Amino acid sequence: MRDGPVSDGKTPKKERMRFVSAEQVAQLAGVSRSAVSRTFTPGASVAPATREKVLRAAQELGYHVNDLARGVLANQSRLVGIVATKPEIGFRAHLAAALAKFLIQRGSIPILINTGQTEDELLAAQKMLIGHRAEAIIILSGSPPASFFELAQRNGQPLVVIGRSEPDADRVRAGNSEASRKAATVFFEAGRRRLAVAGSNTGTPSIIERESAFLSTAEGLGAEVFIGRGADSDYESGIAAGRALFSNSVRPDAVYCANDQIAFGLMDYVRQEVKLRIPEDVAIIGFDDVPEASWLSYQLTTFRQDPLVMAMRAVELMERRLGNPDLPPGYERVIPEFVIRQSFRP
Amino acid sequence: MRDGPVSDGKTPKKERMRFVSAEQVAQLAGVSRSAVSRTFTPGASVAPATREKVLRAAQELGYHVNDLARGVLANQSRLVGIVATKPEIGFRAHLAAALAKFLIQRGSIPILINTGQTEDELLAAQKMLIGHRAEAIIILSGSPPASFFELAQRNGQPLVVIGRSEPDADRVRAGNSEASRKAATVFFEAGRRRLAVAGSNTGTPSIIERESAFLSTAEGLGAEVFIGRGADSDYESGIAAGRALFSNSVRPDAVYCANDQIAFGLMDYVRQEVKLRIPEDVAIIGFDDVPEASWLSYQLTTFRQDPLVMAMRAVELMERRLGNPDLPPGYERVIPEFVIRQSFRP
DNA sequence: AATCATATCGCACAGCCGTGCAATTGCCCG
DNA sequence: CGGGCAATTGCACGGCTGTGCGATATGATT
Repeated sequence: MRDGPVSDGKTPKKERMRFVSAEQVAQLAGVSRSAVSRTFTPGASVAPATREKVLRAAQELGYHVNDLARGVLANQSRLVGIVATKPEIGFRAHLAAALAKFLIQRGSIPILINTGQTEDELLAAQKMLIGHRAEAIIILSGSPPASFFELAQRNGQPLVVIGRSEPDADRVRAGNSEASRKAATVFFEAGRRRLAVAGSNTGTPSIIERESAFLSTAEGLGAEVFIGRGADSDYESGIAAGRALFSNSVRPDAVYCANDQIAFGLMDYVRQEVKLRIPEDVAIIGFDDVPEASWLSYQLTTFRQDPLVMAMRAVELMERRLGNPDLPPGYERVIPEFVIRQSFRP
Repeated sequence: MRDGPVSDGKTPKKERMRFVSAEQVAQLAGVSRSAVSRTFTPGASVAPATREKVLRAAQELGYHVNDLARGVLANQSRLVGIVATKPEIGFRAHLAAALAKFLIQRGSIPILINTGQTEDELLAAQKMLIGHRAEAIIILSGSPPASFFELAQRNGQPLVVIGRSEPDADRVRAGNSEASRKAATVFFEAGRRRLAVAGSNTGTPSIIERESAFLSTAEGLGAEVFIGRGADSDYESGIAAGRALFSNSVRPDAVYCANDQIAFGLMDYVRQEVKLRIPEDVAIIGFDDVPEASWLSYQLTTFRQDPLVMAMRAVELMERRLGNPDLPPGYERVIPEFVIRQSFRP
């Protein structure tokens, strides 16, 4: 339909058949195709001489086993889906990268599903993952509908959820509540009495948990509490939260931010627009410890979530379930480390 | 070998056979497997009634076509590799995310190869991509050896390179030289005479190109030139470059940073350690325009590379080549937009 | 030297799918 | 009511691979 005349009839749709097959290697090596297959199957029985011939021929032709066909046979593909919205931002970016690295190390193929929050997009992504017989799915964010879990379950695809409390799936979570309680406590013990939390209106479960644990602890301690929220949980939301928290005459003297991105926005707003000093006038604590937190402009006291550790745990959970699909859901809790920098020193 | 006794002999390794096959759907619908296949093949001839029966059965069983087997048949897999080192950082993170999004939109499966710089890792990654019959490979960074290109060529895998001048492959590049010349020119025209570039000792081709174009232009204008380099091209390297550039008595009054990350490090160092004002004492221009560049703490004047545009171009080049493998290498040049903020106003 | 055990090899099948081809059905019109 | 045509359908093949099983070749042993 493009421009060329009708194809020559010899190779109607072999156009793209550039990959070498085991048959061709067998022919060149003068052995049967089985011998080729066995050469590339660990533990199979091949004579050293045959193996040598095959390897030589394979080398010459540039052969590599077709993992697709292998997957069809074994009904398994070594593909693992990483599902995330905005995988380029903040902690999620580090998590996704760490997952990709670990998955590759164990011989899996990480496929990055960058999807919006809409249900349709998520289900379309799932269709792809089922169609390609993905071995497992790791979800970094978003709130998949129940049908998502159901469909994965039905197709025997292990599901690992990071940062969300889905009771029917394997999950990895940070100790959000402990950390948030600690944040409120150290603020209070340092003499701060007007405690604020900067969160999000469309928060993930993690964000919500951090907000509420901080708030209840702060109230329990008898502090005055403030809430500022932005539309999302990024830098702009931090600015919005700052605007909400510091536009009244009575202002908080300590702000716990539900993640570092929010903290950066809030710090910038507070310093540049409200002209307050950090930590003298306002103390700040964040969450995640992304690299920017240690930048000289921020020097943010925060709770470290190590993306390497969380990714490792997620992959371990996945492997565990692949080994035994009938296990009860696993739960890995990673306790964040309190990292003290300039924005608040207890 | 693990722990269980010998398997029961009935289902030796069907353990994971949870996915539904077309055969089962055919059986339930009371038609032949061909009818099922045709139902899911656009443009095939199926009676509406049959189609309906098949769809109903498929829905009930939760069937989805096995794209692996389909790929084996067509010798094509819809998998596309995205190869990057440190895909979590800076502009690359945005590029990778944009690529993933566009690839999914066109029905491809983006696989994220997070690899180190070593040749072994790269070649191992390539093995995976060949083994899974990846349809194409997009390279974001790193300097693959010649054998990488050769092997991809040999297997008919289109290769798109972003930000590097590999003459034998399709490539997308920013107008590094134009932008860098412009940076030197606007500095000079604003009266700055001691012009510095902050780059990297292990720079990518883009970084190197920006450095040298700026330097030659600055020299040509008759300015005094300085060079500061860090080990990498990230925030810490910016600090290192700052240390190198501002430890002597004669200091630059304008610094062009090879990317935004370097600029952030340098700005922080200059302001916090050397106690200079930006832009009064030192003007700064960066490159990339990542979101952090517009943060209040930086307000960085920079050259915008739009990751969406570059990703789109890369995918277009890929599609073009898939349509016609024998085309000469394509070259898409994306001209960066000069974004003026506080760190320097011409 | 004959026999036995063992390691290898090739055949054929299974695991998915798309599709050409021939056979069947159904329909329309004369 | 019969014939011709088009639409549909099922069969069988092809595209890759791993692997059980019987058939060899090979070496060792008596």
